[in-house]
Amino acid sequence: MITVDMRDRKPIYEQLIDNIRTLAVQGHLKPDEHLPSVRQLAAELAINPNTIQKAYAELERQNVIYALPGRGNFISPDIGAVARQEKERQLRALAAQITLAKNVGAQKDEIRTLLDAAYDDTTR
Amino acid sequence: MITVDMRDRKPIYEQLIDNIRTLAVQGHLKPDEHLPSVRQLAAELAINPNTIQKAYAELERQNVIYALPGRGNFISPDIGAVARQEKERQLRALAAQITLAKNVGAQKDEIRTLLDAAYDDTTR
Amino acid sequence: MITVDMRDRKPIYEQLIDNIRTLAVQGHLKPDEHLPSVRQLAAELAINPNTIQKAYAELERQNVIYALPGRGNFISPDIGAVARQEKERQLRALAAQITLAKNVGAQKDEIRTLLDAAYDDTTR
Amino acid sequence: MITVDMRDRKPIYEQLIDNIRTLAVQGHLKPDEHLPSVRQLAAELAINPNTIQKAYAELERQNVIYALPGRGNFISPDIGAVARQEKERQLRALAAQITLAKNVGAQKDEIRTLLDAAYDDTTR
DNA sequence: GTGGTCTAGACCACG
DNA sequence: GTGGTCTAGACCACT
Repeated sequence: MITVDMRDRKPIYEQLIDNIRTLAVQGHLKPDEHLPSVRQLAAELAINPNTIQKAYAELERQNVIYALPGRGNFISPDIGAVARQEKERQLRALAAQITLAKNVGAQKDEIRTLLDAAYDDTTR
Repeated sequence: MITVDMRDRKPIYEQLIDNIRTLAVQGHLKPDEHLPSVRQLAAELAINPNTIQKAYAELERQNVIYALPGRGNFISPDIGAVARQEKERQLRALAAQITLAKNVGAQKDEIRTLLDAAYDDTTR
Repeated sequence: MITVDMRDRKPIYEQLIDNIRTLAVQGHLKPDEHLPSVRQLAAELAINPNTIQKAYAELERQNVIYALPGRGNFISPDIGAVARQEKERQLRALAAQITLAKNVGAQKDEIRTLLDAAYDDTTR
Repeated sequence: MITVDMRDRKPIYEQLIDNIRTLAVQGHLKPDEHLPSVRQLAAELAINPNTIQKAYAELERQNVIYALPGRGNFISPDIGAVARQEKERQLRALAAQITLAKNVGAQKDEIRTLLDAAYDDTTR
């Protein structure tokens, strides 16, 4: 489900971008699937259509979706490539975060515990 | 050494805050050590004194430093408590980042590899 | 063969216009040859008949085809004149594109290489 | 000089993008040079600031400029890389245009004449 | 004063 | 009805 948090400091259009990109990358939105129209999503989320439009435009630039003027927005058939890029991006961010934690005194064991916890959650 | 990157999108005052807090938490700045004056640091970094002031004010609020009006700014003797908070903060951020990576398909082994790489660097 | 690419950003009616004009200019459609009816072509391409109609109307305006109400659409006997205009049009566009390339540093030799490549392909 | 043509069918923000990119690529705008502010350029060109903003945002995405919030927009120091990409882009467009011209009957000699004319202009 | 975000409302081309 | 562009006007954080 596509949602936004108006209290979040992150701009609404960025929330939308990350939200939809994640849904697409995780396969919850299938290639060539029809997204809600700009106006419809704007109405649902009580947000200005321009903000939706900005998010859709950026998603198109990232090859997550494609737009057919007069017809709508659709999940890109190349979503697999986007998923691979996204995974690399998150792994780089993770490496940076590990360094930050290490620099303030985090022990390797503490991080390993976090890691185990995250992947044990999966087994439910 | 205190530095700022004028090209970075992160606000200068935030760079200063993170920079000084990290130096203090890592022990490169000792409790009660005298920090450069607002004017002096502003001159060194070629930055508006207001920006330095803003950073020092926020650092005082975070108990990283304390100000003695007319005498200057000093590293807090309670820096150890700050260090513990900071470590918790970074670990929470790390847990979140692990979840993000997992959600886009990162395998536990891949993350473990990153972790080993980060802590092998440590054996200096 | 008349085709359209639903994914292309170019409007479908423009694709049709360019497509049919090119076929006619290159001689693949002969003067007075009978074109598919609006309904028939709409059915073949799975496209709204209004879109076909719009393309045919514009082609008639350009003297590429002529319409005999109740009988259908036919390639114009004056297709030769259209071909000459079209050639002039493309040469003007080419001159403009050469200028653009030159302005960003393209060397004359580089362009000559492109030219040779394009016309060597022809000798097949 | 930065200009726009309101009668052109090309969107204003695209005109701005192409205009400024070309000025930068051709070296008329130097690395780290300060561009007109959003509001100032909007006033000069009698255009809404949002439209300028949209153009600047896209130029930043293309690494043509970089923005420092609160300070202004500046030509990227990596403009050389952009220039090389741009040259490749124009050469590809030129190759496509040559094919189009050939397909409507343009002779190699005719194109060679255009080419000579474009590069003889340079010698004045 | 600067860039960045957002709203409200309008117009256009396309299907 | 759809995406795309543009205007007008507002608010925010940063310098």
